[in-house]
Amino acid sequence: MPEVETLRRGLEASVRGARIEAVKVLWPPFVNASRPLLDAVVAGHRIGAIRRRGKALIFDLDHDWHLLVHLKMTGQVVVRRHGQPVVFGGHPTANIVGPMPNTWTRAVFTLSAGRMLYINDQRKFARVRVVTTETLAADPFFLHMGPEALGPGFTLAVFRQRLARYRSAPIKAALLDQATVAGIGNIYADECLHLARIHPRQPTASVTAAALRRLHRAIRVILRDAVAHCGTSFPAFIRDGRHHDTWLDRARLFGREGQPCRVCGTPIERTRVAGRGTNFCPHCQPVAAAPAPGRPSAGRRERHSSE
DNA sequence: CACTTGACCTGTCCGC
DNA sequence: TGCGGACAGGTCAAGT
Repeated sequence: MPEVETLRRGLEASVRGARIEAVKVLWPPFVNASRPLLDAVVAGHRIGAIRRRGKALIFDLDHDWHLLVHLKMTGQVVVRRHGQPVVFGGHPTANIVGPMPNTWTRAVFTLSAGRMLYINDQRKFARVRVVTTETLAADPFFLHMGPEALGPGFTLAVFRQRLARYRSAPIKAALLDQATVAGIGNIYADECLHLARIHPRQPTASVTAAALRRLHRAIRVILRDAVAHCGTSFPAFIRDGRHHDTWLDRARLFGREGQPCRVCGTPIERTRVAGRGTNFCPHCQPVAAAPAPGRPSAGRRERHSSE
């Protein structure tokens, strides 16, 4: 989410108000609309606000249509003015400084004032959806989405209530579920759990009230900080032709397997939780203590390991 | 229902 | 140098 928010801000500054003169889709499955519909929706229309919901971007147009853009893992948006980079956002392995369109360009928008907007994506996971104001609100992608992690709706009470449907699933899985709270991805789930001193594999229902309070706070702190530092974009975003700050050096866990925990010095370990690569500090994030004797267990069944 | 796994894709890296 | 396998920041469908 912080990467998407960074990109959103750059786009607000560089393409808001631009008129779309033409659009070319280089890989049809990228867009959910036929060519005539897409042309009718965008050609000659101006880009209004660029908003974000969870990890998706919403380009408002000057009529009741919107472009919903989800970049998933490797998506990238590049804006150039007369060939000069204006905004880069996205994945490092794709060449973002070479000629465009390139092998990974899925769509090209020709904008007014000599601006070009390219959406590139190596893995073909990214998608654009053409929606009306009505269908946007009802879009399945947003339908069950939880509150914005940094929005006013994400209170401790709401967090608790959203987590209530989970019992034995690892807390990390619950965090990654956008229905719990919108905007937490794999990197930030790990970071939040570290700050809150919770083991990623701890069964959700067994997280104590105090730990949950720490986690709620950690989510706000980590994401706010990551947004302030333009996210964990790997080689760094470029905006207005200059490299951005990046949150990468501030990460406690990401990319730091085997390196000392910034809090206690214990080497960071890597494992797999909820099917995702997971970094954690075995000292700061101990496996949850066994329930006090006599108290009924919350049904945790954890396979033992050396972690 | 809660939870896990596989699929979607391409590129990179690591071990043999 | 080549090759197979694991893995990569997300989400959804289908499975147990």
